[in-house]
Amino acid sequence: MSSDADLRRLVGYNIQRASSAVMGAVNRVLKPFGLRRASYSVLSVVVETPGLRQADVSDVLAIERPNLVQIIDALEQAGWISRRQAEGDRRAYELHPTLAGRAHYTEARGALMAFDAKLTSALDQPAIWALIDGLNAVEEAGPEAEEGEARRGVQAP
Amino acid sequence: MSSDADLRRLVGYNIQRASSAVMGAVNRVLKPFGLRRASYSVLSVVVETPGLRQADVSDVLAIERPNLVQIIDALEQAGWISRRQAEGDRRAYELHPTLAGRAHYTEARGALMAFDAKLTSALDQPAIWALIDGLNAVEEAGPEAEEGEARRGVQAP
DNA sequence: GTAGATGATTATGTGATATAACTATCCGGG
DNA sequence: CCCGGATAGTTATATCACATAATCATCTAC
Repeated sequence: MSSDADLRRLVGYNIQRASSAVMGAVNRVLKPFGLRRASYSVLSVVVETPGLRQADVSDVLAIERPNLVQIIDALEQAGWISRRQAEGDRRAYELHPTLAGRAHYTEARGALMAFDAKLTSALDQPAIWALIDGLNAVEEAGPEAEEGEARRGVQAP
Repeated sequence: MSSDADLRRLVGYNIQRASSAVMGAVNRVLKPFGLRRASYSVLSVVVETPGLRQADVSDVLAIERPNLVQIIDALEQAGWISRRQAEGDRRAYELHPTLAGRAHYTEARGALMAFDAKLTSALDQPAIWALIDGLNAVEEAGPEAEEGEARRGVQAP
């Protein structure tokens, strides 16, 4: 019997193990394109929804605003997106993809989707849907679920 | 339409979002017990399988040996596990839970399992099994899936 | 008995993520 | 009209998770 059998009963543990097994590989897939997970996701939403402001992207991707700054800097310096003064608000920038950015996203997306398909090659389509639905349910429940936990315990070692 | 609809098609993205939504909450559940995710998982395998060596724990939990050292130091200083000289190998230590460690694990485990149950409260039992099976399939496929990816691309920005 | 492998450790680096504080600008009530 | 509080972006910084290289002691195989 595997020594982590007890941990494997926890959905959270399985998520963590799957996540750490996958994230490094995703970064290696994106590296030839000059992208990381975070910058790929930003490029994706900028291509899919041009004109968003940085705060909007922050909300959509759950990336803190300060961390977005450097990511957007890098994408802009690579010539894939541009910051454009927002109409009627001199504080804000609208983010737009460049032509090169759209093309580059299409290429990277192809590689990443091929990789993602391999990840789930052992699963049939209903199983993939069930997996994604389950993950989304957990993601939604996550922040709420800590209410009312037992708060007693001991001091940290 | 949500701006990350394209990303949501990627299993990897959904795993990352669920993971980051859950991990902070897990840590907050464990904090009153003086544990973090990593130290909880080590305590779990030591309680479930006493006598393992540090290298064994490293393999089971996919934690690098160097990182294990401090985790085990903390658990030992808290009086929950002990390093015992391995029979016939003076380099190695066998890890054993103390009585206090077993009791403490039982308490923390209760809180964590209650939390984990809330995470999946929107899912019925078959959906939970499907979720865990899917995660395990992805975890297994993860390291292999990067073979043969398109390696062309551009320089990093 | 020596060479190469292995267990544990130390030191160190990197990436992801969170927080506090700052500047510039917007907006609404007096 | 202008003043105070909110908001957009930025800077600096801290923390945590995770990985690598190098070291020391000991084991094992030849």
